[in-house]
Amino acid sequence: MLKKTHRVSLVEQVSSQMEDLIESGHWAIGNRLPPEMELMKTFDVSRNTLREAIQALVHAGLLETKQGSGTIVKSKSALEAVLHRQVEKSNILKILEVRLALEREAAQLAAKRRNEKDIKDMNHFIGMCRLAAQEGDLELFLKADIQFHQMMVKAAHNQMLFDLYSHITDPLISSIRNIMILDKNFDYENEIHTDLFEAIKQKSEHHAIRYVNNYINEFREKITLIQED
Amino acid sequence: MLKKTHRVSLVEQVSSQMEDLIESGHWAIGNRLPPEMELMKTFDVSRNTLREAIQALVHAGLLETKQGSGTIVKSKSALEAVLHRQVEKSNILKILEVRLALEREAAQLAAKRRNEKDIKDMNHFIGMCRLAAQEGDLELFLKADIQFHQMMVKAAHNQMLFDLYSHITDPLISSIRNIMILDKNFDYENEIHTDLFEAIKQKSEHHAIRYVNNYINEFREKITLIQED
DNA sequence: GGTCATTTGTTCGTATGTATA
DNA sequence: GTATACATACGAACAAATGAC
Repeated sequence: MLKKTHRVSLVEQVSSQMEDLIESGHWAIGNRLPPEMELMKTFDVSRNTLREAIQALVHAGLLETKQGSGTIVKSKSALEAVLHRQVEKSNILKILEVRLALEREAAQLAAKRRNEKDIKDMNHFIGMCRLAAQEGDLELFLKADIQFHQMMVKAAHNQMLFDLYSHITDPLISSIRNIMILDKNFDYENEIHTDLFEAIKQKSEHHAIRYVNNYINEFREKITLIQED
Repeated sequence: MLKKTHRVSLVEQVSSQMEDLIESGHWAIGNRLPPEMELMKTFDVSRNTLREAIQALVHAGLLETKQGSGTIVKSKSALEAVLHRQVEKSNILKILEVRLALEREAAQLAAKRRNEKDIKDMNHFIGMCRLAAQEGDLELFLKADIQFHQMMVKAAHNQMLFDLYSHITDPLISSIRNIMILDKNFDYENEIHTDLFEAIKQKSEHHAIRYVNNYINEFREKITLIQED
């Protein structure tokens, strides 16, 4: 008899429905939402209620409204939006430290849990790295390198680790690019993580950790050198 | 001529002001906000505008409204709220993995950056651990142990690392307690991280990492043993 | 148990600013 | 420049839940 669901406010009902539409990709990032008049009919609520729901998602970072233009989808999840803001107001080097922390753990877990599909995916991006290295295409190399790391974290089979890593990495990409470009001694061959890949493939946690530790320390030195400029 | 920054909506202005009041502790967690009529006068906006601002913070997880009763502060920051939700819908063991990832990085950074106050704080909780061990007080021991780890992460001097660690640890405490209680071979002396503390005190990154790796592996074994029950 | 003031929930109406065609 | 569509903001009214007396 007592319906607890009835005690959820209309605004909450509408905003969580909209959140689902965004998270499911039905309203994709960059797309414009239908006008308010239409949404009022869709959700069967008044203008103010609808607006409160929209504003809630705007504040959460999922939507962005522009007066006279419309409402567009800006971000896919609350976690992504929150971390994006957090990254923006923090020191880039400190964020990189967090990213490396997650990466190190991921390498160990990946060596333990990777399946055949993980190996295939990682191998694909290693190949792209090699191709980019041969052609000296830095942009392509960075793109493939980042996706390789992404796949490695995915191979750790820990959703939260993957979410945190992804949402921290995205807003860092331009910074990583700058670090790489400013590196005078940039050596493509040395940057291809073939050994790390092999260690994970052979399920050798020990070698994976050792390799990722070396890689991280090199990266740290690179950062501090650039910071001193 | 026209300042583009001036085009921040009233709702945004009000909600960010309220967010500041919450984050600064002026509106503490659990406290009730002044009624809408009062807040309307405080911020000098209409009811609809105020309510949109409140709903935004409700959706972000900072506030909770109850019809007929009032609005209370539920969480201190958006990051805390979103991580809390994330932790709730995830596997506890997977969350522990993320926590350990952050802890490992923190140990290394703490050995590099700790100052005298950090040492003092950590020493205080190490002392509490010893006291609790002597008296066989498991509750006190866990409390002190968690605070010791918290201080170690703080000594890493990376705000985002600390925030992530804290907000992940809080909802995990009861789980950690259960793990410890279920451990038949629980040995107080062995659980006091004196060696880790000494390594950080001596600024020996190498020893700090080695110790924390051992500690983490032991903790992992403990978890898998219990999981098999 | 009931009444009543308080507080939030929901809706409607109106006016004005702003971007796009 | 005008018309249109949309966003912003305010005010007023009633409904529903809560808590105190």
